[in-house]
Amino acid sequence: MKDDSIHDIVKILRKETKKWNTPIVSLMSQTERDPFKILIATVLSLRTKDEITAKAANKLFQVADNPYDMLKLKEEEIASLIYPVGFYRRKAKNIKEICKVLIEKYNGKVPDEIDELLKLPGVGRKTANLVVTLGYGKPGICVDTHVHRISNRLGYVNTKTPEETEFALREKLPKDYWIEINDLLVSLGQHICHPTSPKCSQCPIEKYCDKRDVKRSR
DNA sequence: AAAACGGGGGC
DNA sequence: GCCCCAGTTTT
Repeated sequence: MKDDSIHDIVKILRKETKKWNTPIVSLMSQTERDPFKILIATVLSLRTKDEITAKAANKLFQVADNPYDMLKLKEEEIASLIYPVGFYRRKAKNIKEICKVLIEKYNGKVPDEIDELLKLPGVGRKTANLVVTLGYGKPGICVDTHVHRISNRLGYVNTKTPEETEFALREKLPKDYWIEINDLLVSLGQHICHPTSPKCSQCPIEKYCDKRDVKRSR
């Protein structure tokens, strides 16, 4: 694709994604911007589907919606509350540890710096960027496998890892689109542009796409 | 029955 | 860089 096609692509996807189910990230951004909830919900969401994540997060937040209350829960209690999400055992452990660190090191608050967030267990670049952008409204680009795969498939970037994609997009992508690009491409990725056998004939931006295969999608 | 799945960490 | 993780939905 040509670099300046990005404006058309965003415009088209803004319209198209409204027809589809809203991913958890935009759900959270619409309803509330509590950085703690966004952090925990994002940890829960890793490699699990939206609806399952949303249910689990709501159940957990009903019992505890701040690090102090959440730390009082036993690991097994958290695990059973969040159950159907993938890796629930490990996530329950990480969540307790995150709460502990937030209280001890950050006075019960969620840090607003990527580098600080990355020190928390179970938090990588995707999660850190999501907290910073949605929770604090700071500039950042949240790159998951969808953003990585589709950016490469379009021919907008040429990168091997999600981290490289993040930095490449920081160079090229107009800043106005930084925060929403994740939501747009994730929606497209879930409904049309699957990792294998994408539905190109139904794709609203097919004419812009180079259809290059990503080097590594995970 | 296999593969795929909205990352991150350990090696 | 490679491999594992955990359980549900697709193919």
